[in-house]
Amino acid sequence: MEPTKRPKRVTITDVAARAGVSTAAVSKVLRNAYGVSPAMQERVRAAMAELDYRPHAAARGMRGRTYTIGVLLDSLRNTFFADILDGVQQQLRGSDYTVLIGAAGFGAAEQARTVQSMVDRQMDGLILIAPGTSRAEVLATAETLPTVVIGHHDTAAVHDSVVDADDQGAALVVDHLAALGHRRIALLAAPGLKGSQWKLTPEAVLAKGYTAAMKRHGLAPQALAAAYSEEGGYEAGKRLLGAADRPTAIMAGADVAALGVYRAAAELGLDIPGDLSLVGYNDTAIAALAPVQLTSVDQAGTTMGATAARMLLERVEGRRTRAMQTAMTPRLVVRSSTAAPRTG
Amino acid sequence: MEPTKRPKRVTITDVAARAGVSTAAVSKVLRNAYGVSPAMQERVRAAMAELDYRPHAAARGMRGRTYTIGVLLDSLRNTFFADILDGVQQQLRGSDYTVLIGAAGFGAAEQARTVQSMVDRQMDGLILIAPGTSRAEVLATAETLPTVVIGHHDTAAVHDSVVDADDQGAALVVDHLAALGHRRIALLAAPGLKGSQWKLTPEAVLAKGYTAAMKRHGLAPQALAAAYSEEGGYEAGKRLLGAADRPTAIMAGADVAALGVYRAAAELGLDIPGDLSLVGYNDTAIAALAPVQLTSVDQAGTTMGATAARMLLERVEGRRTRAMQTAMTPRLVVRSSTAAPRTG
DNA sequence: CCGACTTTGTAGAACGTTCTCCACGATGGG
DNA sequence: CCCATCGTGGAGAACGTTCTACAAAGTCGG
Repeated sequence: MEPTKRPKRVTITDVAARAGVSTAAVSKVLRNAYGVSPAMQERVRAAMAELDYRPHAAARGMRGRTYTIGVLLDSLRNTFFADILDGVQQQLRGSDYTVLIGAAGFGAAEQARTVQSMVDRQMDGLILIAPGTSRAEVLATAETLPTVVIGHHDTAAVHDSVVDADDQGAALVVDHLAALGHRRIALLAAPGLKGSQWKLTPEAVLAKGYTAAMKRHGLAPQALAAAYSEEGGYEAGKRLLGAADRPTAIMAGADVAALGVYRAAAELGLDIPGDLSLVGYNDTAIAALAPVQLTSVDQAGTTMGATAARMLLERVEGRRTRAMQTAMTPRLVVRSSTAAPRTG
Repeated sequence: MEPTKRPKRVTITDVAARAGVSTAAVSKVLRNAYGVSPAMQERVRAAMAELDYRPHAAARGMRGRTYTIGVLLDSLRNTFFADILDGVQQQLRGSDYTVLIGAAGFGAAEQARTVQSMVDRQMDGLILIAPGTSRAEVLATAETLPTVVIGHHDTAAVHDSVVDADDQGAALVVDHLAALGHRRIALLAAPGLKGSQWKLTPEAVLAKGYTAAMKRHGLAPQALAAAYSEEGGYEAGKRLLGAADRPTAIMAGADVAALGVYRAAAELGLDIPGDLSLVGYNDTAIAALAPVQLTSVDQAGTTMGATAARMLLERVEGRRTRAMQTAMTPRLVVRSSTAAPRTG
């Protein structure tokens, strides 16, 4: 049935024979474990080079490490994840670890399935970017292997966390818009995950910060749920901007949603930033594009990714056992999608 | 050293004991192989459900399949890949296969390393999206496991291919621009991969189609190399638009590069489409965004991905042994970045 | 020069599957 | 009835590593 006549792999046994040592010795060299003389080291390494030996990851997975890090994300379309990934890769460059990405979509079930399959493949550690699976499932996973959660502010003794101070980010935006003279500032944030038990999702923290900042300015908060996609932003934008008392400024929890609002505004003949100021979040590459020029909040995605990878390695290699949290400080990037409202 | 006290996994042996059969029998049920009575099927399935058994992928990899498909791509930033991935996932939904993505960056060495690590992990099949590794390396990989190459038009007996008819795509663009009255139409395409032995990269085919179409219209072709990134497009755009005899229309081989040209034009005070018509390629989601509205060429990425996945599965499951090529027909999507040149 | 300890290397049992035989009983043609 | 055939199930050897013992040889203090 299987048509491929695979040429036999070079195994640790071949290397051992070539170097005239035992397989155990080769294994030690491979893992640079204790108990090998420099002389033997060299002989074995030479043999490996000559035979072009490559360790068989699946076989390794049966006993020890697979030297694989799994990253879970929902969709490749959110380019913020590319920033995070860059950081992860950068941190892992030069190490023996390979990063494999699972793009699981937005469904909780699909995400759980993907995480499970990473566990089944004996990955050494996981980075979960704003996972949509239930908190209980994540905790169970983290119990079995080192895990870093990016995004959710809920902490746990069993996994590490890397977050952005989203409440500060929201405050930066509200302050900026209020300073420009806006009074009716609306927020578009992702709907909560039903029954997922996460209390402090990025969007929840963002909303909290937004509400607090609005109150501080003596303004009435107006929040609306919107999926973090172009379509989600469009629909929410249509609703907000079609109403009688429409806001003069809208802040979205993701750049891509902000661009959906842009489309809604364009359809209604509203000029940006003349009739409507628009702010995104994440400062993805799209926000900086020449025709876009969207004011946004920089979350330092690359740094987040690098930090997550560093923390994960500490755990994988057993250099740390206590859980740890890291928070990034956001930064406002003002571009030409925000201005003073027309009716000062 | 390793602090985690992992709760022991449920293995095939546990299931066998529970069902009162041999491990061999359980294995057969698992792979729904020949030689099991419906009665035993059911008993075993019940036992698996009761124990919440999950097959250990690493162990499977030692003998048979891992039920894992690897996808190689260079960067998550190119959202065209998200389209392809959607197609792949969609096709594989419901099957037992998991998709894992390797984002290897643009370096040939890094890409080769990533492909190797996929092979080492005993993946069942690979989808390589416009690989930057040498043709020889890809052929060697394809010799060991089923492989589908997306993008490059070079065919081989050893791997399948899915391509877009890029020459037709180029012709569509040139025809469109020529019909609008443009005479000086420049092409920005990725530089060739040095020493990679690929003769028919997407950009090469695109360039060929462009040149042929220009000649057909009696126009002088003008092609310039540009990396498929915002920065690459910007630099090439600066060069082209700063010259005395600047083109009135520019076609880029990727949307993201077109947006770099956009920035260059904006800096030079050129209006789009008034002073310059701009066309991208791939029709990524970015091109359709309200503030962008870039004319582009739709390559049906989702269909490409689905096709690639389907072809790969045929190979993995041994239903086909002969190599196969599939070509998609491109479609022009006209938006507001193209118009007649000012000086008719 | 003796025991204790360290260093270096090896033997061989796991790990959780798959898969190739092989055994057994039932069937059926001659 | 006997012998081939078929359908169902099991024993047990791989697969390529890691890792726990342990052996052998060397070192050192008394």
